Amino acid sequence: MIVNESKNFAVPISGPFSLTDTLNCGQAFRWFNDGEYWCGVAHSRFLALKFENGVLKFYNTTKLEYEHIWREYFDLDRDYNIILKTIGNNDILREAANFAGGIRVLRQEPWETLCSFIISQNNNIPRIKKIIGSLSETFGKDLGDGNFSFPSAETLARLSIEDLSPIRCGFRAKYILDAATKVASGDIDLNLLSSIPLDDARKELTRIYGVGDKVADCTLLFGLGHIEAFPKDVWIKRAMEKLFGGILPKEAIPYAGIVQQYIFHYARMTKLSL
DNA sequence: AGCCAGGGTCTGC
DNA sequence: GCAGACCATGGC
Repeated sequence: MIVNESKNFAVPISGPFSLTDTLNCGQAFRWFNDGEYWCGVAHSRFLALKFENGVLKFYNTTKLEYEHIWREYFDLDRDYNIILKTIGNNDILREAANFAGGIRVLRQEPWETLCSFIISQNNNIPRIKKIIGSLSETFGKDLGDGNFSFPSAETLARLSIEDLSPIRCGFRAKYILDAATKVASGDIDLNLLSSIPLDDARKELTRIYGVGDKVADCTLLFGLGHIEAFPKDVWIKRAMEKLFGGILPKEAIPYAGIVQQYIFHYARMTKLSL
């Protein structure tokens, strides 16, 4: 991977922060570590990152792009210290946060998030990454540096099931096409969903064939800024039952989505002997 | 070989 | 409303 060392912008981070956990905790699927940098494509741009000595360094970008794109993408304006302090009143949440408190819940592009979590269903993370990479290389825009953007809804809406067969996404192909059609036509306006109540936004997303509550909530949490969304996958269901008897502690409710991510990562890393 | 993976739909009670 | 079959694919 070609990283332009001279073109960079650095930002100090206060409080717990882990680039590895943030990019590797199953909320985003296009990031990888090349041994020196964290690399990935978002917003049709190749970005490389490093975190050392409390400073987050962005390569292949500018201060202007940082201000307009990456600052929001990495959720750097939110005070996570307050969240960690609040949930720390609960012993179990504090333990989960000791494990996963370096995670930032990303704010990814809505269409990419929706499409990615459609692909995630009944699937495992390595294969989700593989399919999304293949989808991007096959139908995304060539950025000229060996990287590809995530294909737009408009691009995918023009395809057929057979066109999608090379990416090996199985039964999910028809779901992708229905989502692409509804988004590209304007039938569903993703950006609008960030500003309406969670329940209304979820109802709108589940109009898409193949999108249920879990995929909708992942889209709302990781792509549309609804940090009160609480996606329930198999890991979370088991962990919630074991840790809290199925009921989220009240301290966590305002930031349910962020806490969900802590619990997810904690459960997976410790395997929780479920 | 069989089970599972950041699920959802459809059918039958 | 809820249980169960079924859906493609690949790693273990």
